[in-house]
Amino acid sequence: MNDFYSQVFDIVRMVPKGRVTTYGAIAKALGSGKSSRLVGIAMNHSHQVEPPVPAHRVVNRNGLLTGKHHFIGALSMQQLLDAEGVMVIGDQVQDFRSIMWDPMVEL
DNA sequence: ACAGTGACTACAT
DNA sequence: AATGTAGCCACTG
Repeated sequence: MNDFYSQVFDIVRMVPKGRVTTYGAIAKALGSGKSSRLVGIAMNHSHQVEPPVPAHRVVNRNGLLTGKHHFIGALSMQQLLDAEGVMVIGDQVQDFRSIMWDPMVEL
């Protein structure tokens, strides 16, 4: 797949460890700021692509782990984030505003 | 080719 | 402040 999905995957793979980004930010970076849903759908396919995509670093604009149920893996999405230094309580990323990584700004 | 769908957001009640 | 509704666009059957 070399289209929208791949673009999303590439950006997500660029997210630095210990930081997170949002669907909207990625969508905007791709040019279609209103395709945030597509980003989510792309992530849904991310488990079957190579190399793997750190989908756990992508949350909604509130820093909420909305996709934790779709996440496939032995460890929970929250556990993975915590292991990278991101504090997560419940489904909410703590200090989300500080660790938010915006591809538009950072690139 | 058409309609349904979704890991989202923004606006309106 | 908290729900509800409505755009949004690429992908799939």
